[in-house]
Formats: sequence, C-alpha cells, structure tokens
Amino acid sequence: MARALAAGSTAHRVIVHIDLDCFYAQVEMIHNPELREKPLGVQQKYLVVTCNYEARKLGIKKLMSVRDAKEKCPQLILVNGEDLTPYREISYKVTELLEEFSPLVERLGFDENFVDITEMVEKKLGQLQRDGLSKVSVCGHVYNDQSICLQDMMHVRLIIGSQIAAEMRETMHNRLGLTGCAGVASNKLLSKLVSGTFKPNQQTVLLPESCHHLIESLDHIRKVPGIGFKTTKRLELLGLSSIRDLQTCSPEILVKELGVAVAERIQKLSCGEDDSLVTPSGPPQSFSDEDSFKKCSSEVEVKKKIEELLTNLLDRIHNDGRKPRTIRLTIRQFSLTNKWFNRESRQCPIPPHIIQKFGTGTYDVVSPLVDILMKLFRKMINVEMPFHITLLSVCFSNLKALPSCTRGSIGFYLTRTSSHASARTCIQEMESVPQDQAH
DNA sequence: TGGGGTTAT
DNA sequence: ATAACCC
Repeated sequence: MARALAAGSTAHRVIVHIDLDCFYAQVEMIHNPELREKPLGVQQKYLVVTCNYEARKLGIKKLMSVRDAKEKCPQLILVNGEDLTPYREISYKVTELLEEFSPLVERLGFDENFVDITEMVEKKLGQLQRDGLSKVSVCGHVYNDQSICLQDMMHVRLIIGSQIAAEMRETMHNRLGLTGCAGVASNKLLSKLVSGTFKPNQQTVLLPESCHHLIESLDHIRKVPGIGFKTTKRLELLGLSSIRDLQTCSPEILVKELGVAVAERIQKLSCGEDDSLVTPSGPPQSFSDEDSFKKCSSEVEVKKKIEELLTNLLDRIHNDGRKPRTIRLTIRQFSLTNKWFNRESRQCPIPPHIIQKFGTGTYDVVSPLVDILMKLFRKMINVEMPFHITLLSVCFSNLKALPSCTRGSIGFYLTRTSSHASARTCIQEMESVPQDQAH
C-alpha cells in the first residue's frame, strides 16, 4: 500500500529537494577555516565557478571570468578547484546521509539531491493521528505566506515533510558541517523551484494552492528545469517566451516542433506538473576526467595528457572496485564559432584481457589503454594534418561489479549494507570474515 | 565558460 | 555516437 504510493501515485507524494549553499566554496572553507570570513572564489582555468557569500556581497557572480572578478574585488581570494576529488567525496557523503532517511535519493550534479519521503511522512502521520493533529507546526518558510489548514491532509503531509527536511539539514550540519536549502513539495519540479526561494541556508514548503504562483513567478521558460538552451531557442522561434505562452500554446504546434515526448513533458512542466519519479542514483554509471587548454597540436602532447587523465581515472576506478567494459575519448576542436559546442567522441569495448588486469594491479594496464585511446584519437583526427585541440576527456563506463559480488554471495550482502557501498570494501570485508563464519 | 554527470534517440 | 538535459 505505502509502497504503491511512493512508486506510482501522483496524488500524495512528498518530495524534498536539498541544495547545498555554494558547495565548492563551502568545501574549501571547511578545508581552511581561515577563509570563512573572507571573500572566496573557486577557480577553474580562467573562471570563478562559484564563490562564498562574502564574495557575493561584493558583486562576484558564478561563472564570472577571473579578470572581471579581480577587477570588481581585488581582495578576492581564489583557490583552484580543477581537481574535483574533495568535492566528489563530500558530495557522496551527503547523498549517503540522506539515504539514511529514505532509500529514494536522486543526485543532480554534486550539490543537489531529491529525496522521496512519502513513506516516512505516511508513517509519522499514522503516529500523529492517534493523539490529534492540532499541534503539528511547520519548519521554515511557507511559500507565498499561504495559511495552513490542518483539515487538509496534504497540508499536514507537507508540514511533516518540512520537519523531516529540517532534520536532514540539521544532520548535514552536525555531521558534515554543511549548510544548504531545502524545498518541500508534491513533485520534483516544484520542490526544486521552491527550495531556491529563500537562500542561503533556509527551507521552504509549497502548499498546493500556491503552485501557480510559484510557476508563474518564473520570468522566462528557460528558468524551467528541463527546458534547456536548445528547446528555448526553438520555442522562441515559435514566439513563445513566457510561462503563460507555453501553458496556452496548442499541443499540436509543440508536437510538430519538438516531437510528442518533449512537447508533452515541457507543457506539463509549464503547469507545475511533473510525474517523474525520484530515481535512486546508486553508484556512478561512469567515471571521467577531463582537461581543457588553449592549444594542443601534436600527437606527443596528446599522449602525455591522455596518460595523466588515465592514471587519475585508474585510481578512482580501483577505489570503486567495479570494472568498466567501455572506454571513451572525447575531444573539442578549436573553432572560432561554436567554441564550447563541438565535442566529438569515439568509444570502444575494453578487451577482456585488459579488464582482468584492473583488479590485480600487478600488470601494467596503462600502456595498452593509452594505445587504445590513441587509436580512438586517430579515428577523429588525421594526425598527418595540422590540428588544434582544446579539450581531452577520458571516460570509463558500462561498469560491472566484481564476480564475487553477485547476488547470493556473501559479498552481495556486505556491499549493500556497508556505508561505503563499494566492491573494494566488500572484498576487504570478505577477506576479514573468519572462515567458519563465511559459510 | 569548467569539470563533471544523466537519459533518450 | 550524438544530442539533449542538469549542476
């Protein structure tokens, strides 16, 4: 019954969206607390990708160029954030913490999570109903200052949701030292939109009656999560730019321009409707490492960069414990027009004899993979001709668990219950299980 | 515009 | 393999 609610019914869901405040900057401030009272930016190449609130007060914006940022604020402290390792690690700690509340946690980037708390809410509701609901009170803001009606069970559910969201934020702060926003609503779209209404480090619940106020507060269709750059351009060519334009557009016109799937989805989004489920992310589907640069124009340079990316990745893969079946090389060629659009990639299966070597570490897995990657490179670039590459990226995907960690083996159960949920810890734990307990 | 990720076609 | 989306 409760299972069916969380999985399928659109009526009673309670979703919370958790959005960490300026995540990379927070991680850097935890790493070096002296940065806390100072304006801080995190730099990748010549961009300030994010900054703390001290810096925002002084006019620094996300994705501002380093030149503009220093001009605006000469005392701005910059730390390099090109290596995502520390952010990735803390990001997964946040997801794991949220998974203690509900297994239905979906990651969105490194700093956002959706949690479906429908079941937890139903359980608490059952407990509360025994001694009356009169003392139930909201945590944080109510969107649009809407008044609460305790006779309305959806109001009660969302209010219980606001209490759970507050617990999540408290736990994140106590255990990880992180602050963030939360939005509570009846679907993913609305929870995400409402989480941003009071920032930073605050939370907001949306009651159903204010749904239209929220969605119509967006000043352009581009602000709707799910309507991206391309779709926006095509809609603008149809003369559609406001939320109201999209709501009232005839479906036939949209279907003709975008196809039935996209048309139906975005028109529902424009009405605040989103029936997509919170899909548990689980372990990552792929591992990639990339580097961008002004110019790379010789095979020797390419090989050197690929070796660097690869050694980094092999470390991460080894740590995860699963083995990839597919390897991909992505490049970006220099061009004056379209500078950050033109990526191309080639991928191929990893030969089984190389996959085997991943676990053991005794054989050199780097050089055969570099050879494969250079072949993929030559499929895209004629190295006899001059070339100008501005980005290289290596990606491992199609990850499979170790043979020992299949269902039915002890490894399977150990991985599922271990807080670090990786095949690596599974192997370590298996090895430490005394023989008489192993079966 | 970085350095990542995901799903759909 | 690419194209779209997300951060």
